[in-house]
Amino acid sequence: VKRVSIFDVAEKANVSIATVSRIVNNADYPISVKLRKRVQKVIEELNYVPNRSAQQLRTSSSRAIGLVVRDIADPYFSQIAKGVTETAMELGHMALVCNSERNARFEYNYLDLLLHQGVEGIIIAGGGYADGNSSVEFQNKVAKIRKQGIQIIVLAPHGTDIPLVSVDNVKLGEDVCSFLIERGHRNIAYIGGDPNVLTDRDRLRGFKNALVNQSLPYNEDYVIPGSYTAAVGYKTCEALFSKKPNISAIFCSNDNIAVGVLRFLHEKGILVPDDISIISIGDLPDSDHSIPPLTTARLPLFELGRQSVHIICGEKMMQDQILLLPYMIVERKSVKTIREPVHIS
Amino acid sequence: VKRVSIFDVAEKANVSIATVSRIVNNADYPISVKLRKRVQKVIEELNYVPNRSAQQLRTSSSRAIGLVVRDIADPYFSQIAKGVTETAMELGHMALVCNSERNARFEYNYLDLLLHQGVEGIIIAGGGYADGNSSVEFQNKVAKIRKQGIQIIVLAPHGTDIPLVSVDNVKLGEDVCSFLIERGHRNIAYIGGDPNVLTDRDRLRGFKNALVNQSLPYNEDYVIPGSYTAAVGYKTCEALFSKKPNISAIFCSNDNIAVGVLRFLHEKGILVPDDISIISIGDLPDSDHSIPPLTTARLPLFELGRQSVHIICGEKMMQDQILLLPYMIVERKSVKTIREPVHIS
DNA sequence: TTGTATGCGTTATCAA
DNA sequence: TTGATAACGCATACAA
Repeated sequence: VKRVSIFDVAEKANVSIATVSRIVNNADYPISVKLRKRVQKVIEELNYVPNRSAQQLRTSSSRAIGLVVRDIADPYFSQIAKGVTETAMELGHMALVCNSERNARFEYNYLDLLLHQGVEGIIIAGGGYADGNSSVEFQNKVAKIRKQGIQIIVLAPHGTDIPLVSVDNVKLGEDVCSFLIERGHRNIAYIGGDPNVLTDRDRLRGFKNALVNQSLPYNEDYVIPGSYTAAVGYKTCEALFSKKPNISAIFCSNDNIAVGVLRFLHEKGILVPDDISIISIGDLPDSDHSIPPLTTARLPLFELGRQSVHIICGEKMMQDQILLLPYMIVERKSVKTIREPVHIS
Repeated sequence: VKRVSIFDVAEKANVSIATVSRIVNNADYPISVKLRKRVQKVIEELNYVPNRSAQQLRTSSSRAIGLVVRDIADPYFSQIAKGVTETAMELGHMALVCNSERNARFEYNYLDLLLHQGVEGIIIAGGGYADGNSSVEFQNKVAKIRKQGIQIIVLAPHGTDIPLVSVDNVKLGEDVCSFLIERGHRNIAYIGGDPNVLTDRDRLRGFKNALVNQSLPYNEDYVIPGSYTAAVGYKTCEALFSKKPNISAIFCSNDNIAVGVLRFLHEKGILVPDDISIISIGDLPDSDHSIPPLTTARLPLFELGRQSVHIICGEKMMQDQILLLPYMIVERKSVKTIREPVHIS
């Protein structure tokens, strides 16, 4: 099955390939109407489709951008992927999506792969790890890629000067915690994600800040790390309750965790929000359908992806290598307002 | 920023480009060890990465495959995407993912785009529509693409002879309904997805089959179409209950719908499974964390994506243009076994 | 308004 | 073992 090339079209239409090229590319070149018609007809008949590789080679523009996510099946990342893929298409680009399976090693490999594909930019959705070892390797790789003139944007902090499009996670943690405090909660537990991921550290820092700002007790016993899944959220909540905590609310570091927490509490017959209030971060697509509907901070996930693509495609400039997008707390039914603050026994 | 080419390497290493090419491609070509070492060192130093476009042009193999999904943020599709992207990488290919936003028009456009990208195959995740109009246009486009020698695989029926990797939806509908019947349920409602999508028609047909096979009543009043989202599932359930139905169970055509149904019932104080049993199809990642955990048929979503990629990459043959994968019903807590069958009033 | 010819970076064929 | 060179399909500078 030999593919039809621009020569075939030119021959059959009795014109030069230059003319054909001008016509398919809609170049603002003066071409007589009837010639254009004739050539277009031949293109139709022959089912001619320009060869992308040749075009790319000639123009050295791949019109492709890479996206590296940790787990495309996690709504957090799939929401980002949606923003990236849709916007890329809109701007005439293709998105190559890579799933690292939360494996740092794979993430590096994908970076090389993407580089080899000649993408014009790479968006890395996952946040950086705190352990210095992997982060050095990561930074070297990134530096090397950027030196080749291809852009890299991260969607969560990596502790370096890589261009960042994200949300202020420290402030976010603070705001979410303050939301609880304002509603009368004084004894609040924190169920976190991977404590080794910078994003989670920031959120926890914010949580702590809000507490000390209000001179409220920060009880380390009630701060439990875990990971960003419902299954672990369930387990972590179990661990928390094994301590018989004196709390009126739990701050979950993301919605997945909250889902697990909600299930645990339900099974134990603990009512939300009557007995315990739950708040989290994310506002994933199904979070308004949980039982009860979750009060959570809506992350601009789609927009994060969208803006990054705009930047890579040169439609938007970035100042100071950093762009922080706004978020908002969506109040639903999982947080109760307490009139009389509960005191530690 | 000029990219370094094979010439730069050849020059600096004092060899011909042919030699460099052989070395980077690991061709089983006899090359003296020290020469290979020297060249590899230069490659390192120069950060040389072969130009994909040139390689593709020369070898006319894009090593790219396209994936068209309706909504990458829907766990159904993101699960498939996971199977596709991971497997593609494994087999040395890139996955180009396109999000059609459930718009048939966009779906066609993406097909063209993918064709233009020179992909080696296209996987279309969404099922076909029953309305003849769009389906004719779709079939023409597909035929045209296949004529160019590029493979297309659909992951849900389209009512035509396009290679299909899927699940037997009629049998699935039957099995799920039978599961309920075996547990004593006699009056069962069906809350469907888009009735215009072939997949949903098949499931409904299976539902009906199971009922008539057991000489049970098929009550059209209790069969309500909707769409594959939690929000619509909620609404549809509301519509169902406005009829004060005499039922002991609801068959939801997918997990998203079930999530909405669960929330509606919870709000109305109707207990699951004590008052009403719920079963559905999908077993999406969070379905074991719903309240109560959902009894549902596990679709081999990841595997659907995985197998399709294997076929496209020529690692696996397909017989009769159709490959049906197994599923299984995962029993959790949303279905109650009724000892004494309920009778219609 | 149209055509000719060059080069993009590779791989692969042939020659040395 | 290694090197020279043609061809892949296209866009474009230049010529007509």
